Amino acid sequence: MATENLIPQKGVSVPTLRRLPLYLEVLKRLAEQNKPYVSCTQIADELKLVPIQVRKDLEVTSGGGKPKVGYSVPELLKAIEDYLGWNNTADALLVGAGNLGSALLGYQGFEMLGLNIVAAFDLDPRKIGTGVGDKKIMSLDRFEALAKRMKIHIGILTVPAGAAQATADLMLKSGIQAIWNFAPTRIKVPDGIIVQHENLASSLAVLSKKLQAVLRPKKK
Amino acid sequence: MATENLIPQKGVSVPTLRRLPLYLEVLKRLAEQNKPYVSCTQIADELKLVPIQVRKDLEVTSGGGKPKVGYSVPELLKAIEDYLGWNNTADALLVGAGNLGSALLGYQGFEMLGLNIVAAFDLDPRKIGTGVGDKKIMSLDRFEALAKRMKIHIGILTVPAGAAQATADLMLKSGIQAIWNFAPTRIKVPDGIIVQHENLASSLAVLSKKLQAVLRPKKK
DNA sequence: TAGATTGTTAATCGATTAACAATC
DNA sequence: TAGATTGTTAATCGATTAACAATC
Repeated sequence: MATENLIPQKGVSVPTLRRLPLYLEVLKRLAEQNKPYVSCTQIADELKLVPIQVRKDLEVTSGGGKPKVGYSVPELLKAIEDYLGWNNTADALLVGAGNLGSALLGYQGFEMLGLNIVAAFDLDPRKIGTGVGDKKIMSLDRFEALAKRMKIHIGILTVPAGAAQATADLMLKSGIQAIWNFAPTRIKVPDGIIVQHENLASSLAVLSKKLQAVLRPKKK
Repeated sequence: MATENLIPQKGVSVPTLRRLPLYLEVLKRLAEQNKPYVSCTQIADELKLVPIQVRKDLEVTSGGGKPKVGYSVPELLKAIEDYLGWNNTADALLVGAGNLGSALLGYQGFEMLGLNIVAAFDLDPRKIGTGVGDKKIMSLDRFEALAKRMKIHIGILTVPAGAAQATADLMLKSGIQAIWNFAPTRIKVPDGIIVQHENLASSLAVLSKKLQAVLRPKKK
């Protein structure tokens, strides 16, 4: 079939979903300053968006604002977090404890995003037993057992391109249902499994092209 | 103004731009196998897209296919690379030699994407003088002079959130015109400067929401 | 009250998909 | 030649933007 995945995902668009965390970031800053209310215009200005778009996006989380006053900062914050499920922590396992894997393993910010990386796995015997902070690096042999025992659904893939497909297959065999793929290649998974590709090449294509437009005198 | 950036960028849509590298990946594999031609249907199947979309995307690079036969693999490959400017290497400087910065610094794949990270910069004296492969880590003091002397236009930002804005400002002062931002926060730049935000929270929002739909019985 | 801001319905814009003629 | 595949114009779909009534 044609679609990238067949999950229902009804209603909310991906662009909207991707903007919600940006709103959260703004809201958290306002909450720290104890601002009780915020208007969609303020949020829009902060993020270089248009007010109506913010209002439309916030509609889906149904935080509910008050005309004239705006949205209650703490209420809206909670509504978005609830909507994204970031109040309930989800466990994840990471495979590939190279620099990138270690960066993710050590990143404190995931806590606020409802993600808890339980442990990392690698093939390199020199890495096994070490760790980043309180997160341990274990032998890949132990992945399947731990994933099954802890009923973990999220796998983070930070292996070289060549090992990506085999690692993904292992993850699926172990009950993983969503793979966050940082390997610089695409992986193939059966229908119903979620893959979020983090593709540097795609981002660089956008950046390269925009830069071209600036550096080179535009033709015509 | 309302738009994210004011660069002309006429014609080609961002979604199309983001797909072009995926086509390149497929084409490179076919080139290795010495396949002379490929149809848009083959490419689409490989990437779980629809043929007409591939055809539309390829139109913009005007590689030009032959009815019945398909597209010449080497010609199309070159056309896309030319279009993205990936045949001419662009130099970049990276700031923030932590795990993430080191991962990018050591990533061999950028060569194929027309990106050459010349050097990295950091504040930590213990890192200065070390490096990853042949890429050196230098003191941040030297950033401005080197960027100006080498006329480098691309800056890669891999510092902690707290240092992001100040580092971006330094980059702009040094003549950088495009910032690839991996710091987990947004940065503010004047109009005309390109920022490509790599936002993990946005990606995780999409993944979280999709996973919710699978794990929890969908209501109604 | 007056005015700012939300909520909601309608209009626009742009990307995707469909249809089909052209062609190797 | 016949048939597969491109190229191109038109239709559809969905996201963004506009308009305006409701309301604190």
